[in-house]
Amino acid sequence: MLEGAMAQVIQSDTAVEATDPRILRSRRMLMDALIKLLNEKEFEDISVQEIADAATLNRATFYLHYPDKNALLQAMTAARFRELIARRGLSFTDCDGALRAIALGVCDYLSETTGCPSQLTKMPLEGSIIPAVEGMFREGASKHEARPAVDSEMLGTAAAWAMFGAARRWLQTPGRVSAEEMAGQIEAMVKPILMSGAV
Amino acid sequence: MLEGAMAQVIQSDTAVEATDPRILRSRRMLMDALIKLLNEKEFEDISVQEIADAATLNRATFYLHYPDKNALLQAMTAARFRELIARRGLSFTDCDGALRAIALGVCDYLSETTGCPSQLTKMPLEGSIIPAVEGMFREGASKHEARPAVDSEMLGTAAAWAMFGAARRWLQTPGRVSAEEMAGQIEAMVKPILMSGAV
DNA sequence: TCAATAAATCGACAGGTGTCGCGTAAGCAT
DNA sequence: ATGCTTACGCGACACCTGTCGATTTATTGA
Repeated sequence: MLEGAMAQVIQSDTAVEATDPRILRSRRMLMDALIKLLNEKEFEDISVQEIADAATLNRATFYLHYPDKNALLQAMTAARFRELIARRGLSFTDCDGALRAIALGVCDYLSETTGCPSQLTKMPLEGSIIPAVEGMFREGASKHEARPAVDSEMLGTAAAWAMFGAARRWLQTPGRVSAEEMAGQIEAMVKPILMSGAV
Repeated sequence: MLEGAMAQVIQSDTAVEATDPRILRSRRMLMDALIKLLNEKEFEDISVQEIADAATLNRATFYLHYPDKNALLQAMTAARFRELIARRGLSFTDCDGALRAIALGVCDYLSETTGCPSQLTKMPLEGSIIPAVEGMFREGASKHEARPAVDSEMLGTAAAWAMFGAARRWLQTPGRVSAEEMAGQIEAMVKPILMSGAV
């Protein structure tokens, strides 16, 4: 119970928002180091020692911030995805536009981060993107003062997983269509889920 | 390219179906050993050495069958899930019944395997259950001689992810409803996805 | 039955992982 | 400026991982 809570605090990092400049600097350097290494080799082939070296930090310092390299990747992914979405404005005033924009964001982010080298979108990503998308749906649902037949949280979860799964498959398809077109298809598939909450 | 194909062969195991009694015996013992250990501790806290010891096999023998412990868990999960579904008949004659049955299967399987001890449904499971569910949707779609507006494969993927994500969330909910009721909710959420393929 | 084939065992290896205690130095508050 | 707090560096630890070559044991087909 307690351990779980602690791990959560460490992983989410934004719990106390961390103001100490040394902490901010270390985490920034670790993320930059990982980004640099990801351009050279696969994530699985990167050791914590390499990340620490590239960040000019001690390996022990790494573990002071993240329990393992997956946690670093996850934190990085979540931050970059949120930033990408935020940069695009994404007003929740009209729902249809927002849904399509989120879908496009997921597609763009996946193709951006897994660009040419790594062929398969790995699991750690799911732990960071899906919760972020769920959060957006939650925010969107709150504007609706919904009367959920099922449970708006559950709808958001199902929609987020469907969206991510579809985007993931799209990315792995050889002769894939454009991200914009895929976003349209995803919108068509996912919208009915969110609608099914209406009594 | 070649390495990937090899790994696939090793992981899927059912490629040549493996008739050698020594192989069957070893894999059975490894799976039984893992099941036994999972009742005592978390998957992450189990080492390959422990699995091999519990199976009264040499550690090197383990690597003769699976590239790592995740592969073993995945193979085990996929086999047990397929078996659970198969045991329930699950005729694809009427679509609505099948969809609900699959949803119930996922819920039951998750609650069965992650019973009391481990609190969170871990990622390796996704790699085994989701593809299995996708396969069922693929089979179901083939009976429909569909004229897909989007792409029936993509619809199946989105539906499988939505279903798994919802079931996963349900499992983690403290005061959760019955598996049967949840299966009904999942059916309601997912059906529109599969329908959205119609022109 | 016997030889060919292939699985299982054994010991050992070069790495990687996560954690510790202890000392140094950077940041912060009074 | 001064002392308290805390991040960081350092070295070392026990353990786990994935792989190898050499040997023994079981299975299968002729």
